Amino acid sequence: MTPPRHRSPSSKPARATLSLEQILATAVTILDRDGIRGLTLRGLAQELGGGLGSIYWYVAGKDELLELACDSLVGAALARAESDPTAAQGGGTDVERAAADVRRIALALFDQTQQHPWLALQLQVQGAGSPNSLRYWERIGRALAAMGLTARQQFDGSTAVSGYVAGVAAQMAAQDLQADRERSKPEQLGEIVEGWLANDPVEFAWIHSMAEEFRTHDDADQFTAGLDLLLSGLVRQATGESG
Amino acid sequence: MTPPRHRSPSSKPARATLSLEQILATAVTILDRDGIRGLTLRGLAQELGGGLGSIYWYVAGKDELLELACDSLVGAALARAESDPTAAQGGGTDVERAAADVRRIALALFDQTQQHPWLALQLQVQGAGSPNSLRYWERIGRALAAMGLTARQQFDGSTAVSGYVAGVAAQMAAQDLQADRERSKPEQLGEIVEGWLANDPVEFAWIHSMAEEFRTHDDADQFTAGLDLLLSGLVRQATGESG
DNA sequence: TCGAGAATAGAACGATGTTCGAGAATGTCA
DNA sequence: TGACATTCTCGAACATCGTTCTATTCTCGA
Repeated sequence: MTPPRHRSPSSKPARATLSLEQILATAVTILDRDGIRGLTLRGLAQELGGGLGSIYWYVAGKDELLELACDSLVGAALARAESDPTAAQGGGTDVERAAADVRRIALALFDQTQQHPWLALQLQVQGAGSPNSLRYWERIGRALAAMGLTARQQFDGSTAVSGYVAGVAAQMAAQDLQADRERSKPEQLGEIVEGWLANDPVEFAWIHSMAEEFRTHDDADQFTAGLDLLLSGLVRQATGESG
Repeated sequence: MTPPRHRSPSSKPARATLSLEQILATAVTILDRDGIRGLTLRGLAQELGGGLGSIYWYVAGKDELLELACDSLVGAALARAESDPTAAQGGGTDVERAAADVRRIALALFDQTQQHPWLALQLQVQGAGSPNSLRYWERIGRALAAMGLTARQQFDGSTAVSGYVAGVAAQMAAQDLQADRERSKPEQLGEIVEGWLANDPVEFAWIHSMAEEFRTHDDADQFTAGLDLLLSGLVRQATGESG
């Protein structure tokens, strides 16, 4: 990865060679391991084997570092959605195909937030300003346009979908984050459920009734179920069915 | 508000009398004005007219302070939803009345995030562990149960709704936050649109086509439109219509 | 060979969250 | 009333972080 460096025979301290890609990759590694708070510029510099000040030559500050790391992962998810084999399938009506497009893109981003627990929250922090976030929004919007929706329906629907994705993903990440890692999935879910059951069983009767449902649930299925609710509403708007 | 205090005639420095409610109220004021980053414990102590260390007697740290402030606002929104005059209306079927319940609660929380721009993001950070967040979730879940949905549908639907609310609210808050205040609403929207139009007009053709739509949009209407998409999907699940 | 720009390095600064112990106010009991 | 414990206040001190600044090293072309 790093270009060959002829180390001087004297005992001068080694000099690191950095690049923006390397910095972002290492930052993502630390973020996945220690979370947003665990990422410090000193820790990053140490992990890179370089000095603290050097990072500022590539990046304006921690905020921009987070933005770029976030944007790179959104871009990767977008590229993965592009090369999805299900993208080539052309069955169904135009509306159904467009809805499947939205579904595929949304799922690709959700998968990325599952692999990087800090990503969803950071997406909310920085908004939709970064280049790949705009591309993501553009692609969802085009699919809604292909469904034949009103301009207003396209606009409202696109923000509804992107808001749902980031919102549910962030919610799940927060839930999974407070659970103890280094533990099996059922154990983690059990921990969280115990926290619920500790509350008043009559005031929180419904939550209590959901305990078993939560123990056997899967984040991806849950996400897809809610997404399909939105999509069915959009499809119905497109096909002009009455309520 | 503060109990009468006989100030000693000598020149001893005045001693402040605090309370948790007062601390939270002042914290919310600062948060509304300066955002989460603008809230510092020193600034809070100064605004309270007290010492820095005193805050730690009432609160374990900044995280808990944020949690409590957040929870108090969720509780206020919930109480407001309870006393909503539309709650007493009993028209329509059971399913329609339950859907209206969900709508009313979701809108109450959304209104609160509009008045406190930092709230939505903080809701995402701390997850659904705080007491009033649980109550909020419980109330949505009960309404979905009243619609006659499956346990799984109740579970998936409740997280879909709560995730949508927090997600869209956080997205809108991030958007409004990066715009310059001290400026009229149309001017702010114009600023944001200009940022979009600065991008490539062919790669981002759809976003360009949404410029006019965005200039004339209203956050509350946009939020309601997406929420109704979700609700219509839930109602259709409850009434057992086929896709 | 030399000089200008690219890139690295780390000390120093200011701000922040948190800890800690001393002290003042308040209430209690003999 | 006086002594004691508890509750509450206060700010110095500490550790850490993001950022700035400047000196230094490396690279490459003239």
